Amino acid sequence: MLSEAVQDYLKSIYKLSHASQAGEMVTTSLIAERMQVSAASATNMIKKLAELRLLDHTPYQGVELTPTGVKMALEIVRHHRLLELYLRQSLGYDWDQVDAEADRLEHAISEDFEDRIDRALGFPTVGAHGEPIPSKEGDIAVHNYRRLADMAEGERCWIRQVSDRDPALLRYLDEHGLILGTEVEIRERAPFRGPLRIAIGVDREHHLGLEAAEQIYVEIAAA
Amino acid sequence: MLSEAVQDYLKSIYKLSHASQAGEMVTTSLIAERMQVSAASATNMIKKLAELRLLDHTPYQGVELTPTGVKMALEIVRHHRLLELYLRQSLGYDWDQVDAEADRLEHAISEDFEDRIDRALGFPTVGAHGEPIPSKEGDIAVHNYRRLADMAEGERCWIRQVSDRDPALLRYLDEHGLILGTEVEIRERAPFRGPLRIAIGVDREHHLGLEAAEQIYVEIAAA
DNA sequence: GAGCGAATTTAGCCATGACTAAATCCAATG
DNA sequence: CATTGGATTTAGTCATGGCTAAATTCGCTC
Ligand SMILES: [Mn+2]
Ligand SMILES: [Mn+2]
Ligand SMILES: [Mn+2]
Ligand SMILES: [Mn+2]
Repeated sequence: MLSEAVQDYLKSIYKLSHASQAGEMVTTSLIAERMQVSAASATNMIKKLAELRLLDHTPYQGVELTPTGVKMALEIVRHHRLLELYLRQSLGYDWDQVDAEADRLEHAISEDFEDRIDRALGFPTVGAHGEPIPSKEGDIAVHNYRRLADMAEGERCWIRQVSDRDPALLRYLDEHGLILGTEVEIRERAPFRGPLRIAIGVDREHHLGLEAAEQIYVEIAAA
Repeated sequence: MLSEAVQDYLKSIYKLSHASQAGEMVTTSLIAERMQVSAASATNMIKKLAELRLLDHTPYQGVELTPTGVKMALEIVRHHRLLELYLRQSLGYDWDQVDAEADRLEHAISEDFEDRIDRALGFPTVGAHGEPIPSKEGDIAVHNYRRLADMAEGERCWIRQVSDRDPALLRYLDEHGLILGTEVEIRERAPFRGPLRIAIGVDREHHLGLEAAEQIYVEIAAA
């Protein structure tokens, strides 16, 4: 069994590798920042993970998960996303509260527990914030969503996924009706990285900062 | 926050102190055996817990939880028993499977999670094996049950609580209908610590070993 | 009251995963 | 191509919670 710390590093590295460009290596400092530890601590753990053959480490360059490492990471991601959804659906959590709880539970549940909540949820493929849920076999769907922040004036789209990193942002989005499935139209893009004026659903309008819009992933509505 | 190890020691010491005679101290070797560690490791932890004012340690004699220690122990016990019940009621676990899962989850859930499953279960006062569930304030009911093993021939009783220590025993009891609420009559006590011949419910009879009967707690039916 | 044996504690060690401070590397700049 | 500053690694330390082996204590028996 992998320790809780190892599991959390793998999960973070997996996510970082998918946030960066394909082929790019994940750097020590990125890992350290994400894990909230010093760079020296990150280096320590990287050496251990390399020893365990969970990643390849090119000193001074960065790391890349091995197939085994990816598999282990996806196992944790699956636990996390199933748990988030379960907390939301079965225990009435708000979507900004589920991440913290799942971050701890993901290491504590058994495979049996995983299977039971999977069944209770009807074998979902998408999580509480729209992220794909890896299958038990380690496959994960690739969604080609675009960032709301990158949409052009006049375009319409549906919100399909939202970053779960910041609870405050999630509450803010919730208050303004910016939830999964909501239709959004870009009315106006202010210059100098200014806010987007958007139509939310049928009759709401909002000026949304670019910072927030970068955390929202959308599917473009057929023109 | 107390570490997982500290929490588990407190829980074990609490249970051991209630299994022994009132006023008796809990010994190092008992703790070591229950925690599956060496006696030296137990001594180490005892010194740390004494330092934390969670118990009083009389060297070479034993330990006794302080009021704070009891409070902390009951907090974990509450988590454990609520979780066991929730796993059983909401996720369909068998009663021999819940203990292991709860042993890990009990350290990972938040107070919010605790409150939510408490509500979902209708604020139960009795756990999956009949144990009293401590209140959020740290009160716990005292049940004056007797061991089935100590009943006399001819006496009738209801099964009210069962030890959750041994999953195999729980499966065995389940197979023979020896579950919570079942009425049992002692037909015959074999000599030399031999088995009890008992009537289970209306029309079942069984020869139950004393070892098993010692793990079953009953309420005597009015004669 | 001496001695014995079991329980307990002490001493010393190890793995894990943090940290700070110092050394080292490397890419960019002049 | 030498310099330099930021990123990375190394070195050394600490806390936690295990372990074994050795020393110590205590209750019991002779
Ligand atoms: Mn985590
Ligand atoms: Mn799993
Ligand atoms: Mn536990
Ligand atoms: Mn609690």
